[in-house]
Amino acid sequence: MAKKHELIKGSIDSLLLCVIVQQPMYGYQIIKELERRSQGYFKFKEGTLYPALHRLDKAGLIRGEWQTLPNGRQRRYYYITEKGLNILAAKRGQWLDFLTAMNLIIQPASE
Amino acid sequence: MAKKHELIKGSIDSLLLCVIVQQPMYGYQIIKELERRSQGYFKFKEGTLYPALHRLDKAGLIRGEWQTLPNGRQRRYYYITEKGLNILAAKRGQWLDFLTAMNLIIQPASE
DNA sequence: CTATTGTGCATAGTGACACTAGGTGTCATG
DNA sequence: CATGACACCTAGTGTCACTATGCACAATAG
Repeated sequence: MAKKHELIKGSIDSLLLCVIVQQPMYGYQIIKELERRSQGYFKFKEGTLYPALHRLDKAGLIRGEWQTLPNGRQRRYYYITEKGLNILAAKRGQWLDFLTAMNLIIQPASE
Repeated sequence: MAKKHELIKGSIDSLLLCVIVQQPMYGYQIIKELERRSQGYFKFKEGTLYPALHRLDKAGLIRGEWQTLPNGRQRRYYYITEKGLNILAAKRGQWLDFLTAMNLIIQPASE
């Protein structure tokens, strides 16, 4: 039960690219940003986010760079790549297609 | 590659309930109906559909009944149950919530 | 001074689930 | 007689989000 979020599968990549494309971000910040912008709907845990970031990094869609803060701490900022931009555009299109198809089926028969 | 359909995960149950609620259907027909109504977007294979139907049946959301055609062939028609109706309503709500959240993130920053 | 909470990164294990690939059998068409 | 449509089914596989856990440091609370 309580598996309301099965829909999310397959959308995380797009979500991550969407926030990183606006400005480079580090993991923890991404979680907060997604929660903020979705008005609390998306609350990813680290165990979900970091593997996803690594996957995108490995795929060449984003690039992670360690940065040292003035206090000596380390953060890993992720930047979107050219390839990532292309994929993001494609994913936006896929999302629209999917959305359209879903709405054709799921909307209550309104006749 | 060619995994454009990762988004579909978690939506199949809703799709099946959506078509069965309008009229009882059998598996093969459901595939065709979903393809027709989505204008070709959803093309489920039997290996995807039948396990999903069995799952919904087991969960009590639909009920399958064998019917014998005049020519002696057998079809299994699925009917939605009371429980299925409730779940369908809930799933429609979840879909709207998800849709809203996704759009908040994914739409191009249009300011 | 210690405990908790927040920040920040990471991995291992699990379970759900759609997909591929295959199997059975009938019927109509070429 | 072979192909494709019809109609059902299952086993195996891979992906992926989630839970749980760990490390490390800072700030605040008690």
